[in-house]
Amino acid sequence: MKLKEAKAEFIQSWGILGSQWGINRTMAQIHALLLVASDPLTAEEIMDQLSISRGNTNMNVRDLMDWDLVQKVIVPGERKEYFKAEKDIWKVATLIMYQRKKRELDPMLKILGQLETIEGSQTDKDVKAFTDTVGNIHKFAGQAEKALNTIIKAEENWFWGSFIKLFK
Amino acid sequence: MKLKEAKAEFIQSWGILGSQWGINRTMAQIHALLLVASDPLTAEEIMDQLSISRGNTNMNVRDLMDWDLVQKVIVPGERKEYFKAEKDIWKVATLIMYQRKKRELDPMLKILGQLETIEGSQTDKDVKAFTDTVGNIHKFAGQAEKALNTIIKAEENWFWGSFIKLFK
DNA sequence: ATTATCTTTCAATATATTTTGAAAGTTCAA
DNA sequence: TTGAACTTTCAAAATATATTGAAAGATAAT
Repeated sequence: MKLKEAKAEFIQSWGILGSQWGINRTMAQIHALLLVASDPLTAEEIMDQLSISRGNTNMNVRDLMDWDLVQKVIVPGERKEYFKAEKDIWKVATLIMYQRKKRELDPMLKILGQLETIEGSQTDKDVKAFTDTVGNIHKFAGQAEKALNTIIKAEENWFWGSFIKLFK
Repeated sequence: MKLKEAKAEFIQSWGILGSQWGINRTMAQIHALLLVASDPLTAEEIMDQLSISRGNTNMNVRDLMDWDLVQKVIVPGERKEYFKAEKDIWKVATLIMYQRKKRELDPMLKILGQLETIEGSQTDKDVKAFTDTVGNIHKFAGQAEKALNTIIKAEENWFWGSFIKLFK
């Protein structure tokens, strides 16, 4: 397989994976393109390589920057902006976990907490079924939250830090 | 807050969460409804409670059964089918991990393996950038795969088994 | 074998999401 | 300032996804 085909296939696969995870396909493809690029790319180059419009490129690059997965690179003496992706894959995973935790898990935890305080007697089997399930999910989500916090700041922690180096 | 409102809010939130994870909103809502139901429900009841059509109900319940998150319940002497959700939340998490691993991570791993064998010299910086990134992702995904396998069959394993009981 | 009850299918429709591209906005060199 | 080079916005169009509901398919009691 040639580099060009391999890149195309990687971009394609990364795009599909993204869409299965609630991330727009183009955003994932731009991310893939930048991940395997040897140098930062311009908006123009991204447009050409993926055959997408200027507007689409701009929006999705902005989203990637919101997630801290992509940064602007300013080349002195050049007018246009370049973009490069964070390539440390552990860092990438950590950034994604952090963003999703913040946007999804944390709000869910808040709601679950509120739902546990419903009116009604625990001897009512409908009330009991509800509070049992919600209570269990809340507990589980709370533990997931703690685990994620630990992983996200693992690098700062001596124990996990050295543990994780084994995997990198 | 009354039970009815609380249920509605839970169903709503679970639906949103699902859609952020590439799961169709209705499927997640049916799951939520069954999770907090004290008894198994019929297709009729699901339709009514969520105001969705018969066909939609049938399709999404089937998908939930494909994931093993929901089972048919046959009540002796009754013509119609009832449905109930798996309520052990650890089991639910495990089932979801298993299904997503099978459908997403495993195929991705296979592709990453193929992409590492591209033609061209490692002294070409474009080739190097590609193989470096793909190689790192492959390694990372391989470890994720192993970790998930361990978690998924944790109950069967004495060490993790007792470790996990602490959290349940 | 007939019929009433319940389940499944799927083409048509509705809804939601993504993409485009031209226009407006910005920035910087001259 | 002006205007060329570049970036951003956003309404309209295109595409993708989900939903409906009527018809066909099962199933079981009579």
